[in-house]
Amino acid sequence: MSVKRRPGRPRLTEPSPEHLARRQQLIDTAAEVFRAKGYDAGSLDDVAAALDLRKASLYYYVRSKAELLYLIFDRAITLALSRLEEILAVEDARQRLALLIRHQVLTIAGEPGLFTVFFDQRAGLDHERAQEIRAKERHYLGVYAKAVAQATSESVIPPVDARYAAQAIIGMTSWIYKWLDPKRDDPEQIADTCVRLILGDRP
Amino acid sequence: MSVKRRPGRPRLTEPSPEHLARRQQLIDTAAEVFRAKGYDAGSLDDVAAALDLRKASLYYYVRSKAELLYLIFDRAITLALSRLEEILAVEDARQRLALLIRHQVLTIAGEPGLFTVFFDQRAGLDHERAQEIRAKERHYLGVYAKAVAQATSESVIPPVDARYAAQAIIGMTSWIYKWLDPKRDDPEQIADTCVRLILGDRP
DNA sequence: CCTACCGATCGGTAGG
DNA sequence: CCTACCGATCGGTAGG
Repeated sequence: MSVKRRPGRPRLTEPSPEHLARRQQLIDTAAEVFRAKGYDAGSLDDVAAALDLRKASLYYYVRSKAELLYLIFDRAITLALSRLEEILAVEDARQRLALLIRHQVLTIAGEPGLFTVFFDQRAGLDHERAQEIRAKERHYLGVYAKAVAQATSESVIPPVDARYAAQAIIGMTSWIYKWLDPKRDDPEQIADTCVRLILGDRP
Repeated sequence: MSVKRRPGRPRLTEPSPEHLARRQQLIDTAAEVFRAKGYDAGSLDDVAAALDLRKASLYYYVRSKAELLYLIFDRAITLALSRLEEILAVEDARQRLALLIRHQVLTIAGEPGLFTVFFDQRAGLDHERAQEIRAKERHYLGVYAKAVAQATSESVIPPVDARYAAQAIIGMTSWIYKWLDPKRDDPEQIADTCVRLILGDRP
C-alpha cells in the first residue's frame, strides 16, 4: 500500500504520538499542581519537579504557562460537552432532564481535580481564551435551559424561569467538586439525590 | 458621669473607630482586587493604589497579606451565619427549608464579589485559618442537613440522603456568584426559582 | 531535554 | 503614612 503524502507543505515538526502522550501527561500533572496551589502560586518548577524534569524542558511541549492552563480548560469543557448529543436524542422530557442531571454529576465526580481548576482558576486565562471557553459554556447552559423549558411545559417540574432553573441545576451538580471525597462518597448516590430533588421519586 | 477604666492592663494601642473603619475599607478593596485578579496575582500594590496609598502603609492596618485574606473570609462566613438563628426558630419544616434557601440566595447575591473570593481563593489561606473557616462551614452545612432531614421525615420533599441533599441545595444557591449579573438578574426571582425547584409551587 | 541566566514582580522591613 | 530598599521567586530564553 503506498503511503500518500498529505496535500500542501508538510509541517516542520509533526508531533509524534509519544510527544502528544507526554504532553497529555504534562497537562494532567499541571492540573493537579494548579488544583493544589492555584494557577499563580503553582510554578512551572513544581510541575517540572513532579515529572522529574527541569522547568526549561516543559517548553519543549508547551509554549507558555498560559497555554498550559488553556489546555486544561479545553480538556474539561470538551469532556463535559462530549456526551451531550446522545442525551438530546432521548424523547421523554422527564427522562432527558434526569439524564442531563446525572451526566453533570458523573462528569464532575469523575475528575473533580480537573474541574476545580476549570471553575476556580478562570482569572488566570487571558481574555481571548476565556471568551472561547465562555462561549462553549453558554452552549452547555442553553442545552440545560431548553430541557428545563420542555419539562415545565409538560408539567414535569413546576413553572420556573428556564435560565435560572438551568443555572440552579448546573450549580447543584457542579458544586460537587468543592466537597466530594472520592474515598467516602458515591457519585451514583449523589446523582440519585439530585434527580429526586428536582424530579421527585416517581419511576 | 465618671469614665470607668477597663479592668486589667490597658492595650498599648487601642484601635480607634476611625482606624477600624479604614481597615474595613481596606478589606473591601482587597476583596475586589482579589476577586478580579485572584489572591496571588492581586498585589498589595494594586490594593494600595486603589486606596491612593503606598503599599507600605497597608501594614499600618494589617500584619500581612495573608491576614488580609483571612479577614475577607471571616467577613463572608460571619455574614452567612449571622441570620441563621432566627430562621431556625420557625416551626414549620417546609417554611424553614424555604427560608434557608432564600437566605443563602440573598446572602450570595448581596455580595457576589466577596463570596467569589471566599469560594475560589481558599488555596491562599494558611492551613490553620483554613481549618477554622472549614469548621464554621461544617456547622452551616449541618443546619441545612438537619432542615432537610426534617423535611423528608414530614414528606415535604422526597426521601433523600440529608447530607447530599444539603450540599445540593447549598450548591444550587451558592453557584449564583459565578453567573449573577446585578444589572440584569433579580435575586428575589432567583430565590423563587430555587424554592420552587426544591419544594414545588404549593403555598 | 539540560545548564545557566536575565528581567521583572512582589511581600515585607528600616527608618522616619 | 511615606521613601527607599532587600531577598526571594518566577516565567521565559540562549545555546547547546
